[in-house]
Amino acid sequence: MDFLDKLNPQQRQAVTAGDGPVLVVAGPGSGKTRVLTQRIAYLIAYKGVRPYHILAVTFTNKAAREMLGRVMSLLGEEATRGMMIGTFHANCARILRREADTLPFDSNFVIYDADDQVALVKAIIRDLNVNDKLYRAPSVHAAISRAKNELVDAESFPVQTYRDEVVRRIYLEYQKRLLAANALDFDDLLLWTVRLLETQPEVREKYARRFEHILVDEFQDTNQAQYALIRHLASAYRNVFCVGDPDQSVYRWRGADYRNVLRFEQDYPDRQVILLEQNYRSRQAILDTAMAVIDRAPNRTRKRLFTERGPGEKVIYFEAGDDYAEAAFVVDTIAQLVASRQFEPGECAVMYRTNAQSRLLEEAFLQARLPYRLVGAQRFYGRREVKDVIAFLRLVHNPADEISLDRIINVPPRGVGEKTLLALHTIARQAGSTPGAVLLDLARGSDSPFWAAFSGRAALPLSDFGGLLAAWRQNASIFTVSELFDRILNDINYKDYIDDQSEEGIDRWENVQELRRLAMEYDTRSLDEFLENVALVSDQDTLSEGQNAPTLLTLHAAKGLEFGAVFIVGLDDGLLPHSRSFDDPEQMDEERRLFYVGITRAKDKLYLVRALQRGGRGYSEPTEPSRFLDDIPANLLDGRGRAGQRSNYRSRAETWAAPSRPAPASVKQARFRAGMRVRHPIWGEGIVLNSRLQSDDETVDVIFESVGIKRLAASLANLTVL
DNA sequence: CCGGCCGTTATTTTT
DNA sequence: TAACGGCCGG
Repeated sequence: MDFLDKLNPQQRQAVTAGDGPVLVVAGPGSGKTRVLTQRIAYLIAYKGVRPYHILAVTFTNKAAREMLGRVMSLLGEEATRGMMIGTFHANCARILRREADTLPFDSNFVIYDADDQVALVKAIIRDLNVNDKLYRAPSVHAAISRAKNELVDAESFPVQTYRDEVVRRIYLEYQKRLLAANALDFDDLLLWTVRLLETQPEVREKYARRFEHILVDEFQDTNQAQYALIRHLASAYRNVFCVGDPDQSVYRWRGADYRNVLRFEQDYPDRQVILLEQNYRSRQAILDTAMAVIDRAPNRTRKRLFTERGPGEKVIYFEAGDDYAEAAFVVDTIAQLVASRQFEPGECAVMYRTNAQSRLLEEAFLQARLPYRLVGAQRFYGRREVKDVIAFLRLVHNPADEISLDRIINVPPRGVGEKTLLALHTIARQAGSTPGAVLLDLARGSDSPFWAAFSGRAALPLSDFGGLLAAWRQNASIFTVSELFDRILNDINYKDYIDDQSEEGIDRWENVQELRRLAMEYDTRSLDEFLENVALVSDQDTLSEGQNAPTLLTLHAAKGLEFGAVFIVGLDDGLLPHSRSFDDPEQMDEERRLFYVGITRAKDKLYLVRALQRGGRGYSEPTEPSRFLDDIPANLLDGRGRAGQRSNYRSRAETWAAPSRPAPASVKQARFRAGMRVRHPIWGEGIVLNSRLQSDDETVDVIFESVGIKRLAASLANLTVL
């Protein structure tokens, strides 16, 4: 095996470390993934460890896939069979399904996603007659989730205020209803597994003995439940190999506790610590900028980031007139970088603090007729039509799932309104049953004892729907996932319901088709697997490989990735750092680390971009530059020092005078549109990339075969349309 | 029970 | 701005 030769001494030390606990502190770009994958390969190939005895935990499915792929390419597919590799949540779900007979739920439990969880809390707030103005579902849910992440169950939820008391009551009911619906939320996956390992020594023994080696990625982002899990699983062999970087800890709000690093050092006093400092990703100018930002963070050990990739170009700072201009700058600049062959489109990325910021960027790309890839942002799984169809499938799989039932019992409208639904719930509760079971029984029509319990004709639509559900359930065992999918959509006429021939409707139907394509991939597997993946593999993993286009993503989603050219946009105070973090120093530190993560994603070129004016809610307001920019010495930045400098994109006067939205067509008609072929007297033929009206003239970007992209004023350029 | 209209309100990051 | 809840007329 020769793969060890390519490692530097520290990496090699980590990969070949002997038994016992190991903590690898890996700076950005230091080859962390490489160390993890090669460590696995090393264990299998050199140490003769059977893959079955290895557990590797990551934070995203994408990371897991990638890691598995890399190990396979080192050793071949066969040699990795049996290894458990995946996210904490996926691994826990696997264990819980296997051990379900000793637990208070069935092995076919469903997993509630974030929306489902909040919907359940909302239903409980309503049912318990709690004031929903004072107790907002998302905030109550956050409190419950926080408790779960700290392994605090409802019974032991600490009560110091009246509010705590109310939250505790909701928490208790929440858990009760999850169990009644045979459902677990994300936090439960961890919590139940920890509890299982704690209370059942023989189960703990079984897994602890199985996992001779445990490897953990992104260790700085583990929460208490995850840490407890690792400790239990490692209790037999103590071979825990954790890789992380405290400077990149950005999930505190989700319960991540960087103190797990300290706990680790206490719990495993004999641990080895290995530092990976050499950066193989970025140019020195980028690393210097990163260090300038992160060194201002308190309570950290300074690390020196160094590279042998040379100094590189200075980081470019750009202030756009407003957020539209910001987006246009990004798109134009990427077009230039591509046209001048400095980067492939796929090597470019745009990063922002909040998902909402992606919108203007998307519009700018669309206007320029340039493709892009968008990560997350509710793009797909959050769509109503997608959630609807999934809810149908989930209900077929598990009729006890009340949230799914509530969601689709009247989709499309079949005469089951709030009152009938309420009656169904009440009747089910009185009978000690679930609404789903009652519904199925009602399929028998007036033979059902429940039939008479409903007033008037209310039982009729319920009975019909119960009949459908019963039929689907019978089919479920013999149909493939996509067959079931088609059958359901056909039975309820779903296409007619969502596709009203409008642009929106067609779009919605396309999303359903896309979901069907995904479902088809599970035709050789089971509905269980499809639903589990839908719950756990959501948006962040939808980054399609292969398509050579710039990537748009949040700074959080960017962690672990790298790009040739990176644009960090929205560097305004209040956005980054986000205003919600202003009053909490620890959160402010996290914002800073987030910025640091973004900077260190860049290999060769980094743009820091902000807008002097930004449309928050309807109206555009002046902004202040991010305070983090103050920490970057001026000599590291190219282009305008901060205050008062204007972009050359729009003059200051226009910024104030012109409306910040794209000029309405009525003011003056644009002559050129993206995609048009045009001829210039000197440069010859070209294609219009985009065009906009600006200060009484039309500005046109054209890509010429001869000279690449040029920006032209239409009044001067003498372009002819071909 | 349904659909449309209006006022209100909330705005981070995600397995 | 847009998403949602509440209210009213069919």
